Amino acid sequence: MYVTAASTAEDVVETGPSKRSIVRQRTVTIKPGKHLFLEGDPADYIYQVASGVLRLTRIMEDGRRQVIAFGYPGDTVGFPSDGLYHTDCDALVPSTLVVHRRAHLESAKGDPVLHQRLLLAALREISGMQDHFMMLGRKSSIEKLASFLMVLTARVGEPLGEFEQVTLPMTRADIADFLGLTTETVSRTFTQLRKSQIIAIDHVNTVIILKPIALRCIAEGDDN
Amino acid sequence: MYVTAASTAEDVVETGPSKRSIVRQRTVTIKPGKHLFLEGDPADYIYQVASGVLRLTRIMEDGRRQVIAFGYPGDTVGFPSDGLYHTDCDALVPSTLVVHRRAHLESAKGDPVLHQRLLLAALREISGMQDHFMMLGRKSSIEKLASFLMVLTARVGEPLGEFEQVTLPMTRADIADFLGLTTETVSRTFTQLRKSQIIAIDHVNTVIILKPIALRCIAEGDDN
DNA sequence: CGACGCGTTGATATGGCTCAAGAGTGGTGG
DNA sequence: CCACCACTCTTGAGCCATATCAACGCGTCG
Repeated sequence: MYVTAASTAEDVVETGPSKRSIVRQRTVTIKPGKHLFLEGDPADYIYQVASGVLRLTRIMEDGRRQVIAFGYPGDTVGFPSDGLYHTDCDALVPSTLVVHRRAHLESAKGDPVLHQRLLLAALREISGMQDHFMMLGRKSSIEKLASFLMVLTARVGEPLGEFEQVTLPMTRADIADFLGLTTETVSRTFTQLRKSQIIAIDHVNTVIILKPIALRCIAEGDDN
Repeated sequence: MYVTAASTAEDVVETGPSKRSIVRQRTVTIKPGKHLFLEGDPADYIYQVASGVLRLTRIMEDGRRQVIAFGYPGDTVGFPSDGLYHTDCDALVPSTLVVHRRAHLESAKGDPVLHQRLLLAALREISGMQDHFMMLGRKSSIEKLASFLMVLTARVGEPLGEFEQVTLPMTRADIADFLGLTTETVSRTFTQLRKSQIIAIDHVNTVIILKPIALRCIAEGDDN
């Protein structure tokens, strides 16, 4: 068993080296609600999301929570600092992850191509986090939610007739904690976008983008 | 001339390879108010702050501004993504910087020790930004300011008798844009901390920490 | 069938914003 | 050296966006 979080290690399933390529890739699967790692765990592994969605969170002693990021396929999670993880990480839906040893990031001794990829992922991470700062610090609730939907649609949107549709695997509370709002405000803001005919909502967790241009305008704060 | 921002290149002074060590280090100096680089500039160089203080900002079309970070000695700025800078960077006080080619970060071909240092700086950056998320998203104004003063004091505080003192090279507006507040709220919050005898303020930009424990409690949200 | 978790909506409260005025503070030129 | 100006900081009054508190509907699961 190679996974770090002792309390949850039994829930993470080693699926062994892939047989499909010459380079052996170790992967794990993780079920919803189970933790991949916790803040403070020694960070011996870095994970690349192959399928599913992860949730990276930080929690204050009094229970206030900040969702740092959602990890979608292609994303890399678990960048260490001082050899420790600095967030909790769990799965929103069943997920599969490619596992890399931390050593592969921190020295180029191993596979230089892999090293390079992990490094670029870290730099992309920094850039993405800078966007998020602007969102948390300076945007209104509707701008925040519009930005969130724009990013998610660009990333994992699917065409649906003439529109685009995006499935939200996270709860309203997750979105709230990601955007620095409350669940009530997120819910009201969804309603507001729905009543403006900018989005439609199907079964609570499926959003159809009816007016992508209007949504982008709101996200970027054009006029009000 | 090796600096990226065309419009400001003439203000950045090449001070040549250091003569003090066998490893030649190129350094530049930059004066207050002058830009080291702007968002969107091609990012050919990464800078390590040797002295002074830098300010990294992002600006929305309508003028809303977010200060992403302040760059103190030891910090590294200018991590590229897609080969471009994603923030503006200027100096708050006269600063000197050690210049590294981006290639030294993105391949290990050059100096592996340097490469390793830059990589660790990037990972530390990610960790620090995660702290900042919690601050922006979930903390009250007084918690934000207390956290800010704690971090700054730990980083660049100087003993003053039995207390610690920290000099703020940035304006109230900079602090506000860093914390996601307005200058008025920052000012009022300083006053509140001063009236509680937790800090004292000397000449506007010098803060003396009278009760570090009380300040830490506020920063971490103990009780109210 | 009941209980629970999640989402929505309403009513009210409030923290921080906006607008406005004044008080430092530092720089410049006469 | 002083007067002036520009800029930053502080403080006050009122307002508004979002939080809080509360009720209820709906779907899921035991």
